[in-house]
Amino acid sequence: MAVATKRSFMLDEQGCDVSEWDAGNCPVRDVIERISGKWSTLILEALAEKPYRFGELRRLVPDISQRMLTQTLRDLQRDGYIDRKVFPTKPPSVEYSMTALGHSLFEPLLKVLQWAAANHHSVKAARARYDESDMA
Amino acid sequence: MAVATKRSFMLDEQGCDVSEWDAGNCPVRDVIERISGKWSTLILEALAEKPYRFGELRRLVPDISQRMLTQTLRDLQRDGYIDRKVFPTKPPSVEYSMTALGHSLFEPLLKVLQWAAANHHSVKAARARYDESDMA
DNA sequence: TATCCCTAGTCTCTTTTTGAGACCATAAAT
DNA sequence: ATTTATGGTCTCAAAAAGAGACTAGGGATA
Repeated sequence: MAVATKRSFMLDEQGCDVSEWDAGNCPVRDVIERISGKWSTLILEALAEKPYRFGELRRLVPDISQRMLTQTLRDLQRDGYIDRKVFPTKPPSVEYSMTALGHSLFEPLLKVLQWAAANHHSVKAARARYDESDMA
Repeated sequence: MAVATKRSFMLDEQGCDVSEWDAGNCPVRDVIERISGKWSTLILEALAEKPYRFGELRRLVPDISQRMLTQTLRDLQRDGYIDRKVFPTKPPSVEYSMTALGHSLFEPLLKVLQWAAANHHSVKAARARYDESDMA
């Protein structure tokens, strides 16, 4: 990485200047706070593959509550990452699919997920070290 | 992206098989849940630039509470992303710095932050569309 | 000298968020 | 007649986060 010369070192001028990191005026925070929930990446990871229906997602992520699944899907839809289509069957079924914006976000996001998969052992090791030291 | 043929389509076999997404056995979730907090990326972004002391970080992220700053720093330290060094001055000062593992994580993470900076307008637009439609 | 501020936190109290589970209508299958 | 499935909403309890007081010891200020 290049040497940092100014505060907002790695983001362009639209980015988040460290000296003005208040919630309101930071675009990065505005975007990140939505996708950094406990469930968001999980849902995005699923829908990046193919569209799913509500119940399918629920079964895919067994330990999410219906309440949080609903809310997470709403939030992701509101920010434009996923689409919600209702089919007027009886009972009506609902299909969630990833938008172009969602796929575009998922590209860099996938890199992080891959990093997580590749470096899980290092993190576990660090955790074990921490817990066995007197820091714990 | 290549066509997905199996469930854990984009992660290697150490990754997170969608059919076994329970919290316990998914390495990706284990790693992601830590760095996906409201404050984690903010702190990582700061420390990626250079080491900072507790009070400096607090001033950098004005709306974090001391309580959450302490906790976030502890979590990041436990997972091996940052180092905590105490200087026995009076009063003692504490410096937080990013480890090699932290920098390695920050590389893909930066891509996401850059995406956020670049696409903030699209997200805002999507939000406005959603809020003005009858979905809200 | 009395007061205040600085350091990096912790402790308590309140508010917000999340989780668990019941409940909804409708229609088909058992 | 009861169960199953659809995609949710509603309520209540539990967990997490936010606000602010408090700590100690030394330096600066009044």
